[in-house]
Amino acid sequence: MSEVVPADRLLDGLNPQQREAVTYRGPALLIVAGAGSGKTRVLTHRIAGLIAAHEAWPSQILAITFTNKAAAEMRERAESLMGSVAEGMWISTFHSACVRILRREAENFGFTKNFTIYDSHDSRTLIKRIIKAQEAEEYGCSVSGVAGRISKIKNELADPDSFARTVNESDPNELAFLAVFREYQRSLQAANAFDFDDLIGQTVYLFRAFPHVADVYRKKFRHILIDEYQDTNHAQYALIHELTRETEDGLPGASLTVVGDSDQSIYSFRGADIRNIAEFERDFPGATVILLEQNYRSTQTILSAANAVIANNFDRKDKSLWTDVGAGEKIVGFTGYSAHDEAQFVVDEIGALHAQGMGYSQISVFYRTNAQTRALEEIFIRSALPYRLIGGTKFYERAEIKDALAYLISIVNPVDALAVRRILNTPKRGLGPAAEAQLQNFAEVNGVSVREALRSADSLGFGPKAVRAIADLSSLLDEATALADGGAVAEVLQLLMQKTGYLDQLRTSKDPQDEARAENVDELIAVTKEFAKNHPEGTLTDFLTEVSLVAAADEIDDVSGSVSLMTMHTAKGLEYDAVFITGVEEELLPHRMAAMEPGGPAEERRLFYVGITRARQRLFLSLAMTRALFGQTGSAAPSRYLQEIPAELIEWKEQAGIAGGWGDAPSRSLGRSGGWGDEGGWSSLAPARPKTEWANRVTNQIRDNGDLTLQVGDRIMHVDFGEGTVMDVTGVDTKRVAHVRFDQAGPKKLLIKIAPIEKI
DNA sequence: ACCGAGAAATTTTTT
DNA sequence: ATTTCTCGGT
Repeated sequence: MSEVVPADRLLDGLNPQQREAVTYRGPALLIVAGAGSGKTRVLTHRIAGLIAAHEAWPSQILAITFTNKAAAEMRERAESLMGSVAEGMWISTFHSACVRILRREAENFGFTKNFTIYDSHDSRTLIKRIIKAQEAEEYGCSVSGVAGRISKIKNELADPDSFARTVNESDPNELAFLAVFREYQRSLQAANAFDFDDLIGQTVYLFRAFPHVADVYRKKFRHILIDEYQDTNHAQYALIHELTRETEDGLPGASLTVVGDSDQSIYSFRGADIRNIAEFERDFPGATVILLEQNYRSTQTILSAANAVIANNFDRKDKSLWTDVGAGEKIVGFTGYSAHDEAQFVVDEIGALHAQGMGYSQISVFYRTNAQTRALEEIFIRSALPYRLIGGTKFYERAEIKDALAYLISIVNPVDALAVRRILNTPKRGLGPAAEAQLQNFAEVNGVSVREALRSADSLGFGPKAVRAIADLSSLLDEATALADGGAVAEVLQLLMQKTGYLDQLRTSKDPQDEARAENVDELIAVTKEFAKNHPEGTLTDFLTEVSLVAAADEIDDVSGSVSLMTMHTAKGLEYDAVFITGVEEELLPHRMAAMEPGGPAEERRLFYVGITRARQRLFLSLAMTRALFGQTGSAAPSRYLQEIPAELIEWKEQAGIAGGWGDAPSRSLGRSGGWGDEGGWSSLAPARPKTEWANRVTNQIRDNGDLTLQVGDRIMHVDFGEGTVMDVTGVDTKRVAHVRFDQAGPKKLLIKIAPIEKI
């Protein structure tokens, strides 16, 4: 750990605006921080300055970041500035901070401290059941529609009662929705559970309903700092207001510092309100605004492209990033025939960058939708490039992990009906829908939890087999509960996974996927052990909280030596030496769903802007002429945003490394004034070349060349690349990689086991 | 109660 | 294209 920085050196290396942002003192400060302008540095130095000057104790600091990773990073940086005193500070996401408060205060309003956190998946499961039970499909209630609507309502801090007052009573669809919403909220309360939106909303409710509780936190947090303020929604905004209010006994409100950039507001779909930042000065009288416009991240070329793009959003405050590091290299553009073609370009360029000495972990590939990962992954795997998917189908969303977690939840929060019902027949123990309904009914009639109902199995008229199964489950849960009292998270999970036979069932299953599922459960057990090591005092509830709140970006691990693949949303707040933005096409960026919404195209443009400004040295923009959607291949047109980048900043390579290609046709360059335009699309380009010549014919057969041995000098034939000579073989076992120089397509690296190759 | 086959729906972005 | 849902047979 580096040395503690003395207080009088905290301003070293900061520019005048940054210094002002670090040293300004007042009730409210808005730092308008352009991309890459060193805002994290400013925030940590500001905190360190407060503490060094004894203006605040660490425990009086509340810093809110967008992801847990950002929180961890900020904590680390703060510790390097001021040492271990940083430990007492609250640095976390909105959600984590609210959970911490709610666990302490839950008893005040009908919850217990072991409440469950329902993620969006859990919410949907619950909503689906309610819709079915109330037969609300007839009234236009779809699961996704209801879920989205409830989330929106909660983000506006309404509850079923206040919402009911706005409902048109003569509209049966509205009433059906209201009934579902009411039942959903009732179920959450009965299950001692909060959904993601409740974590914020109920904290606000708690503060408003119990001022003396709010005062505890108002007195505790004297300095509140919020990052990514442009992406706060109304509930978060209200929470900030509650926390910075004057206390009952007249202590003035805490000082508030917010950092944000309206050009990077990309979460309006989940209620983020750009007005929060636009109207900050009006909301917090006496506020000061400081602008950070000098960029320390990117080359001038990248910044010029970013500025040119974002300038097309008309209702923004004019702001222009600049740097003094020089122009750097041109942006590279590429148009592939298919998504696989595009992926091959990405892989080839990454290979070249790596050969020049750039580490894989300094390279990232962005896309608009998670569905785009398929083609990228296929080509990455074939090329044996180390990569990591960030986000997407997350570990904690896998069914087997949810099953295992449901067991743990049933231990700490036995009234959580969703969890108990999930484990009731997992693994299969002969308790199907009928048994479930009977237990549910018994629980409701007698006013007990489903967990309690399990204890009365023999009085419910089940057959002897079912009674036996229920009694076994019930006593196992009791045994695990007793063990959990000691806090042994890993032991509890292991006990449950073994005694239920869940792991054994997965291991002996004939479904080949179950092997991977068993490994995932083992991985979860490893996670619990790791957790116990890091948190010796950690309870089962602490563990469950942690896994409920992991964000996609939290998975990034800089030392892994892998290329990171992620959506542009996930990329917010990150930076890489080289960035690839893929799928820069109409219908995808802007996405077709956003193109029609008011403000949609502008938000998509901000998203593109966020993507561009993640790049330090090199930026690559790519697209494909055809792309599969729903398994159907359709044609795609270049994104309107591409044409907003001055043509001289981009060097286009339509088709890389294919023999007989357009290498000799630079006039077809797809710049702003290039080969497409008003008459539009690809019609003039696509027929120019027969499809068969493109390197996109990816076979979907799973190859297994496991026993194929190659030696330097061998000649091979590849399905896409034709003939080539093996130049080198590296790696061992299933990870053997052939370095091949293809006669036509140039040098490639191939994973021998699965590459579509044959020795000739 | 369980399992398989066929049908239907799905993909915007996320704490 | 893949995953989830539904239905009918065992």
